[in-house]
Amino acid sequence: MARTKQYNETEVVEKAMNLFWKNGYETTSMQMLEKEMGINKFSIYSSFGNKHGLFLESLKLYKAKVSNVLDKLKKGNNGIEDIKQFFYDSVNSSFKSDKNKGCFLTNTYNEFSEKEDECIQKQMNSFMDNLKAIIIEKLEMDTSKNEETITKQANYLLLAKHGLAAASRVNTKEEIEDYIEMVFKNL
Amino acid sequence: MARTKQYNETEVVEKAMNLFWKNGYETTSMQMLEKEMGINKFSIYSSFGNKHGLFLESLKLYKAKVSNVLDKLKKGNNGIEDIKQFFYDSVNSSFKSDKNKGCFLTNTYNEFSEKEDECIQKQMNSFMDNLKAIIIEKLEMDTSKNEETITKQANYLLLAKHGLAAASRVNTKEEIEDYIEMVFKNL
DNA sequence: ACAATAACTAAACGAACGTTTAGAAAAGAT
DNA sequence: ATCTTTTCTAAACGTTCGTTTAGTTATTGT
Repeated sequence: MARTKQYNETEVVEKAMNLFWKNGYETTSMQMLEKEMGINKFSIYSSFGNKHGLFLESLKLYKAKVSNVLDKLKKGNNGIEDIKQFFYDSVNSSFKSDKNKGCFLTNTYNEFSEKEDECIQKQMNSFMDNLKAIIIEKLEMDTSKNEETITKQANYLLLAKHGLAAASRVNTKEEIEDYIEMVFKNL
Repeated sequence: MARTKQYNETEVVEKAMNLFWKNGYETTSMQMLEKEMGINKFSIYSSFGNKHGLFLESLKLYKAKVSNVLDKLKKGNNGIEDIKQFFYDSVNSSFKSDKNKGCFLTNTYNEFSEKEDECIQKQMNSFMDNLKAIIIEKLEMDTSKNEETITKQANYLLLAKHGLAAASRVNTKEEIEDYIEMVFKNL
């Protein structure tokens, strides 16, 4: 037939994801993406349609990457202790890479909170709702708690997780671990 | 001499501040500022130099506006209870305006955390350092606490405040008040 | 070997960005 | 009333943005 692609799509999406993760959507330009992904603008457009499509693909990849730590939480049988471990796992997977970039999903949530982007809002909400459901599930393992307490604690933990992700961009690992310990002290 | 200005500089800065507050620095264009401030680009440039100068002026105005709630915290004599009230005051002054825009300083802190802008970094750090010092001062009112506990609790409260500001952009007032109650439950 | 087809390169597109500038309008001083 | 000085209007500046397109290169099936 014809010539074959000289790049692996999943590989270049990963590079794009890291750039979006570090800089956000608006600040990341096609020029930067070209350089980072190592392929031409034409190739980006033919593979992903446009910048927005590439961003959605990056989000999808990120979700896939964090799904294992989320699965671990889902499978746990130790209630609150599982949630605490999930907090630690989230932070550690963020710190694995060279620079503090926080959580890609939370960064996106913040950047797009005032914009009207249905695709991205939907991706965000589905993830958050899923996380909330899992957290409630874990909290319900302690059968002594009533429904109101569980709702309150779930909301608290979701906000704490959100704040943790936002703060992990600018704070040290020690400060963040102290924070996690304090968060769960109150439960 | 000559013609007089047809606008009040403080008034137009306030309008600019609200726009920056809502949209962030990059997303707010000169065209939007023109419209919102009700004056021409020429007037903006002659009064504030450039977009960056106008942003700094907006930050300064915001700091002045929150200084009274910060002063209230500084003057308090009830230790942790003052800090808790400060959290409530911060949230309520954010919710006074029509839409959840969070804390302008925290939004800026997040947007500029990966950029290299000495002026803005300096403004941010001075504010954060000041807040941390005040919080430590309040915590020290409980003389039974040792230094290590105070440091840990201060870091915890700073992150909690940061997270609160970030979350207040997307969460309801009820969720946020539940969050504050939980943060201070065991301190 | 050759034709067909897809992937690549690089230049250009219009639009929007922050910023500047030339000229018209207006108000105080003489 | 006129001159001077400053504000204001509006058009244009050079860049950069995301996106497209014409033309070249390479690879596969026959």
